[in-house]
Amino acid sequence: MTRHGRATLADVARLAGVSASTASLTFSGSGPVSPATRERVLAAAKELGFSGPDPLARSLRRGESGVVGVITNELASSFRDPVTLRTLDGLADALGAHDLGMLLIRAGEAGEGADLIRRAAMDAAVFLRPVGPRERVVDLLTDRGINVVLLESLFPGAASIQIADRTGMAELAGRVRDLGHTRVAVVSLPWAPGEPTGLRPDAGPDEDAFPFTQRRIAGIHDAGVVPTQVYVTAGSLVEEGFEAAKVLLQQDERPTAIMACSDLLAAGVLLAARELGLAVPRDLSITGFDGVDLPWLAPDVIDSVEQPATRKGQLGGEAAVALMAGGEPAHTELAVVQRPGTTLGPAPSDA
Amino acid sequence: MTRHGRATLADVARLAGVSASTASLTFSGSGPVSPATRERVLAAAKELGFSGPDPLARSLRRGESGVVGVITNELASSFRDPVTLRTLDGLADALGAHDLGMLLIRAGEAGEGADLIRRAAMDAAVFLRPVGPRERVVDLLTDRGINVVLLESLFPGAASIQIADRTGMAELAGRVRDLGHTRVAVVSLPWAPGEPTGLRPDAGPDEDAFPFTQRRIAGIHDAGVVPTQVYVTAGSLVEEGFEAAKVLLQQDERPTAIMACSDLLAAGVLLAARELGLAVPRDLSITGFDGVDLPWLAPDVIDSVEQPATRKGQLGGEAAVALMAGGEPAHTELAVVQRPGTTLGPAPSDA
DNA sequence: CGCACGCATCGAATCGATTCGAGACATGTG
DNA sequence: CACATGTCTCGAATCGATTCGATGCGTGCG
Repeated sequence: MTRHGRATLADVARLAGVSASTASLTFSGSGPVSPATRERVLAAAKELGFSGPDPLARSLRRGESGVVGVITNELASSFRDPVTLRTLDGLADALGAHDLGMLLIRAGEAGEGADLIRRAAMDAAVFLRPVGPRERVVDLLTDRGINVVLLESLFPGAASIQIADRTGMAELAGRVRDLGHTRVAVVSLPWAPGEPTGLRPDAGPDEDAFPFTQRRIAGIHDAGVVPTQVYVTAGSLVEEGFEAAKVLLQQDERPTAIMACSDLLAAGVLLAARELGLAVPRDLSITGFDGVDLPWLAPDVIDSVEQPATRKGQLGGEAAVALMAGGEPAHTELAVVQRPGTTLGPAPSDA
Repeated sequence: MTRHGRATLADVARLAGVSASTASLTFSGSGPVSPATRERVLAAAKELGFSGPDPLARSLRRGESGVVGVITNELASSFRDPVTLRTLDGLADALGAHDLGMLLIRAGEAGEGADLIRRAAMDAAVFLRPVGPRERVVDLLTDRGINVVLLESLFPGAASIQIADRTGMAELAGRVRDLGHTRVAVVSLPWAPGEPTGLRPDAGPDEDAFPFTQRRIAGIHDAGVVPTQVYVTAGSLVEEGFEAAKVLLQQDERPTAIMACSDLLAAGVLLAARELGLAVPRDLSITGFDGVDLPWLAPDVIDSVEQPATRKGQLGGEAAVALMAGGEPAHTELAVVQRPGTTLGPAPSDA
């Protein structure tokens, strides 16, 4: 179907009685063509049903595909997070402004789905998912001469966009501290590729951990808050927060505050608290991170830190474009803003 | 960067002392190459840092790009729907099995974002969003010789995967009817591109409407249930269902049952009912569609119809592959299953 | 021993455009 | 009128691979 019978630029040129070069100029607009000739070429194109130059041939000649790879995890889980979604939209905006397409690539931390990474045509790649410090996947791309942009991760040789989550978390933890909380538990994002979930005895600095997981916990320490417990989840999902809270809240000395590293996790914590009959924030304070709108939690609003997710995606796209234009990989950090809610209050006096 | 200095297959061949054809055979594996030669070529490739044949050149020669376009709306709104997400994952599975990449294309009903549709390299396109009967976008693709698969829509010349939503809805409406409900309102999916939202006086058959919107409402009629009112929303979102319910429930003769055309809409209706102090299902019965898991609605579970969303995506991918192999566009319909919940009960006796 | 056959390799054509430098022609200037 | 300038068009090389048919060579069979 696709192959047979489709007209080529050469066919059009022949019918219009001009050279292939002139026909090409007519379509690309990158050279002078007299109005009369242009008309003739366009008429010939219409007659042959020629719908523009073949993108593959054009790309080959130009040496660029006009496509940026967007690397994610399993889509259903990855995109369930509103933050990722907003980031993706921002990314699409920025890339769309340059007429660049997005090639969606699912590639896990263990190396699944690397086929496209190895073989697909792209001018740059943007990682929408965290990249572990030990992952080979970034090298796979740079070996191919493909520029890489990381969101919320770091890797030598790759550009990256981060948010100021450490200071944002520190400020938030400062509020928690100032309200008198002393038993503060943390519900963490995934620790590192392949690491188990659940309570983590030693949640100190760890070279192999995802940088943003590290940073958010480091922020808490920065405020002088030492978590009594850290529960590591498998991802930023409501269910995960729910499970974590069930564990953290059903013990003898339960925390007076739970700081979750994302709003979805915090939402899960809140649901668990409700189910256990705990009043929030009287019996338990809860904080999140991201600044996601969760109307269905009404009347509660999570005390959180707002991150510019859309902007992050946009900057990621612009960084990719800059690299393609020959720029050097750069690091960018975006500021965050505290978002007051209804789930953070003074520590219970009897605690 | 990308251009300069990268080794080509010809360079590798030269260094290995073989012809370009042999080098090509070594990488593609589609011809006999002696082990010794293979070794030599691979060694040369390693030495030059050659990471496999250029995908663009390969594609041009082969006449296929290995990419399938996936057309959606605005991503953040499109992917907020869990059904779409599961469909996307199924699609990714099927395409991944054939080593095909997914080019994500945002293209609205009004024709925005058509650049990529017109210019991007792809072997087929799958519409993840509904396609209105009057949209030109499908023609844009078929004119380019690109095969099109529609999910939940119909268009001449395009393959399509549908679910048996009409009969599924009819069965569900049958249950509502048998429980004695006589005042049944409907919260509908978007009507047609550009159509206003809100109460729709005449919600009868309409050529310009989205087919699946039509089908679900037709299903209700099939069961002998005549909706007292139809509220058209802007999309399958919780907020939209909430708004719709606020309107439907704050009138003198309020419905005893609201049939929403998606679970997210139904969730919004349920939240609105709770806020208005209505007991569900004692005062109001609610039904949905899709079979989405909404744990945060606990303890309620929407009475709904389960659709095989993942399977739908898989079949969409397989249909695309079949078309690329020269197959004829076909229509497929998938069965659905009733999912009992807690939100459907007998009509109030005083009604 | 001669012939046919199979395996490994190579040459050359091809996929469909873009682009650079050169040529043809018309116009404007001294 | 000669010459410089500018506008439009063309030819040919190129992007980087794939693939078909041909060739050379060693082996098994009659």
